[in-house]
Amino acid sequence: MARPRRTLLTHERIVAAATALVDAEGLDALSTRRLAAELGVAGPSLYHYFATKDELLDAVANEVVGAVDTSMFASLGWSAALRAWAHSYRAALAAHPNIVPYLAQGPGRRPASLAMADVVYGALVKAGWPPARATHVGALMRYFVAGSALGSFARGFVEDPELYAAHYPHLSQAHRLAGHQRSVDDGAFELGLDALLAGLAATFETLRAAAPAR
Amino acid sequence: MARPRRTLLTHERIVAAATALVDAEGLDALSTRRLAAELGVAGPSLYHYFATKDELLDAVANEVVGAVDTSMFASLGWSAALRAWAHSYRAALAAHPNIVPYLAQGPGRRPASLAMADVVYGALVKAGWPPARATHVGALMRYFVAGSALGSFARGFVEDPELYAAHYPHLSQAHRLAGHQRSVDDGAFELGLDALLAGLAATFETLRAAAPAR
DNA sequence: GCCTATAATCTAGCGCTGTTAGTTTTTTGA
DNA sequence: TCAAAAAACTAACAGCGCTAGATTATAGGC
Repeated sequence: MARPRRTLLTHERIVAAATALVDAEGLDALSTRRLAAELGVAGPSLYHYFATKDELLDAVANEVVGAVDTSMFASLGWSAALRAWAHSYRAALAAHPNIVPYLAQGPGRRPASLAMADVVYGALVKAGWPPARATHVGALMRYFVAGSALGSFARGFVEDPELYAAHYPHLSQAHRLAGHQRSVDDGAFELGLDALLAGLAATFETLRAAAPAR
Repeated sequence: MARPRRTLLTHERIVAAATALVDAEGLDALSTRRLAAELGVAGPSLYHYFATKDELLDAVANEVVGAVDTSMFASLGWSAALRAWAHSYRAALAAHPNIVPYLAQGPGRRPASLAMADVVYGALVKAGWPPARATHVGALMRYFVAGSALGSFARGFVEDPELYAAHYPHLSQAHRLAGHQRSVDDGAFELGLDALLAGLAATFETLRAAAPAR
């Protein structure tokens, strides 16, 4: 049982199995031995394909980010494109919530993150945003989307009303949040996105008025 | 060397040492044995004060969130209060960036998070926001602040221009970001906060016009 | 058609981790 | 004064990421 007649592993198979395991049981469940077992293989065999566990996690994160659609920047105005992109971005993260904490710690050197940043930045500059401001807009959108995908706001609340009544005078209805987690998170995201884009549109107009056209 | 004449540990001392260790060397450096050594004690002694490592981390996170100032909600209008609170909130997280990934995964049952949510929600409702919307506003602010504190946007970029020129046409100047990490992150936060608050003010007016006063 | 080099897996094992069990000694309270 | 509780200890377990070295199948050159 040393070298098999047909190769047992590929990068793709490992990344797919790792993604499935993290999705199903969380980041902590992903150990090299456990993942290897899932693939019908001994633990250290994975090191033939990835130098470290982090490198493997980066590959998983890269695939997740790679699923974000950025094609709208070619056809829509910057504001509409930003809105559609934010939705796609959030959906991609929400599809794999358990790797978000890992992924969100920095765009890192992940090619998919860099490619995304490139498209967004390029489109904003082309639309007339000053380069420095375009960088800020890209960053702030990432803050908002990553923050919203990171942890449900509503999830923290527990169904026991007694717990809140005593110490938190205004949170008397908070136990209801536990049952509406999804709609609270969605509503907050939509409200925030609307506000953000409306505010950016106003900023953009001010900028254009101050230093018109090119 | 069994029970000492004077108690060696307290909750406070442990939390303080854990915070210092995480701040100085990162989340991964915090192991029970390492922390215990720092306190001049054997590893398992910590379990007299905290049932699990997560409980200890929650205590650290709770202290960090407890440092956020919410007093402005008593004196300022909702918009100005939200702005000042966001700054305090971000500063509190930025002071301990290494626990942010842990902290951000949900408000959890941490008393400090619940107290903060209580004040914000109460102030917004009192200012005239409909309760459901007030919840959304609190959530979206958390998304933005946590997202901005989670990982520097600029940190991911590397100082080697060659790396970008080839594959990312618009990122040719991206290597400059590495040198201006702080100002990029600050600029993005301020721009986003301005946009968010301007947008929310417009939403608020619309809401008041539709269902005026009370 | 063999022989060598390389590729893909294995087993064994290191030092670390969070945590439990059970022991020891000191202090506290009746 | 004696028992109970408190606060530390040591020893140990299973699992972790990862390395080293052995093993065996395939591929390429003559």
